[in-house]
Amino acid sequence: MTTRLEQRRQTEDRILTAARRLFGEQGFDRTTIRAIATAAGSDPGLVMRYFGSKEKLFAQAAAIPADGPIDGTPDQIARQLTEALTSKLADEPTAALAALRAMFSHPEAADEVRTAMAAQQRQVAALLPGEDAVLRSGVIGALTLGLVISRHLVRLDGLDASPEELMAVAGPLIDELVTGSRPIE
Amino acid sequence: MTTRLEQRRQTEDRILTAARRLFGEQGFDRTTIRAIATAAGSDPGLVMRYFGSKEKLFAQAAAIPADGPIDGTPDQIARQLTEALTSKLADEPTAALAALRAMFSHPEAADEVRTAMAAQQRQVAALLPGEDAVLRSGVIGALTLGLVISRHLVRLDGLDASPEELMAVAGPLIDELVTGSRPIE
DNA sequence: AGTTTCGGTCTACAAGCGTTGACTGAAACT
DNA sequence: AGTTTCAGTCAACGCTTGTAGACCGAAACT
Repeated sequence: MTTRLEQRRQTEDRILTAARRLFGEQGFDRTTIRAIATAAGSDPGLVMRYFGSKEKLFAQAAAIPADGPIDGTPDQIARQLTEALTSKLADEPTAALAALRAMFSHPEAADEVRTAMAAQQRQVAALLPGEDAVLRSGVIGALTLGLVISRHLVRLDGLDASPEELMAVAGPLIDELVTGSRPIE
Repeated sequence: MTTRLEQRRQTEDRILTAARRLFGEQGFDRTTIRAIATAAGSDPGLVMRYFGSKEKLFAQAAAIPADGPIDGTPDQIARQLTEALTSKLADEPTAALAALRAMFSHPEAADEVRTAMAAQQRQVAALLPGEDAVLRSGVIGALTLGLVISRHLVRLDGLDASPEELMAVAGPLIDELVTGSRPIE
């Protein structure tokens, strides 16, 4: 037996799940309210009534969960960054993927991603030694973005290895960016 | 005095330039034939007659110019990759930017980019030492993609430095990926 | 000079979109 | 039992889009 409140939550949940998947697969513009409703076994009118507009539905579906705070010595920072990146390479965070894919054609999604990344970059930059801390934390962000996009969105050749294999190559790069050390010639 | 052939070429050129700019700024779906025509001081019907369809116009506007071949010793490879990346960070290659922005919502554009990158990755992987050459060349691709996207498309914080400053940080990473050396502890 | 070609403009159409509002039936309340 | 609420359905709207085709006028040819 299902109460009305349960029913409503279940339907909202099915819609949100379908929206995340479709936004993540096709981006904002190519995903239609009609397609979301169909995928959720529901109806376009209902989607509108529950979420107000396509824009608001997207905002709810593509909210990026914040990473934990970054803190400690450079060594600890490097480990935290590595762990965060590993988990992003491991599973496919559908909400973040929707935001990532949409950011290139949807300015609001771009703001969402930029804000989420800027927060982490500021934390890191404040703790790093050296004059070019801001620049280095920016490159860390670019490397992170590049790896996640290349693996999940573009499916670049050679990036389909296990997260551990990937991090065996990318981990030292992060260490180097954090500590500012130079590679052996 | 302008002959008809000149006139036609000029018009086609204005359309193509406007198309590149708009596709690069807004992506494929949000750029309309009407907007391109207006920006080029022309007419939607003409755009269709000259280029056949929006799809074909995009294919012409977003064709990625191939990089030069990569060859030589690991040291030489690193230098060639660094130079290629520097130039991509310096100016804004509007055609490639259009393809890059569109690739996230337009599967054909994604193929275009993936193909262009795979070609370079294969060249690099074949010349690198070590078992994980394919993986390392993939990470080089991801780093390149991440830097270009972060700078030109996302405008990430801290990435608005000069290409030289950026490469002072990113260059050693490429060296490390190419040579397989480990950073100093 | 007369005819053909063709660059350019304008109008129209069919399809797909987000969104709205009326309607139905069953659960929830009094 | 009677009334209210609300999840779900359906049909329609206004708008924008890519695209097609008719039309005009000047350059190019004979």
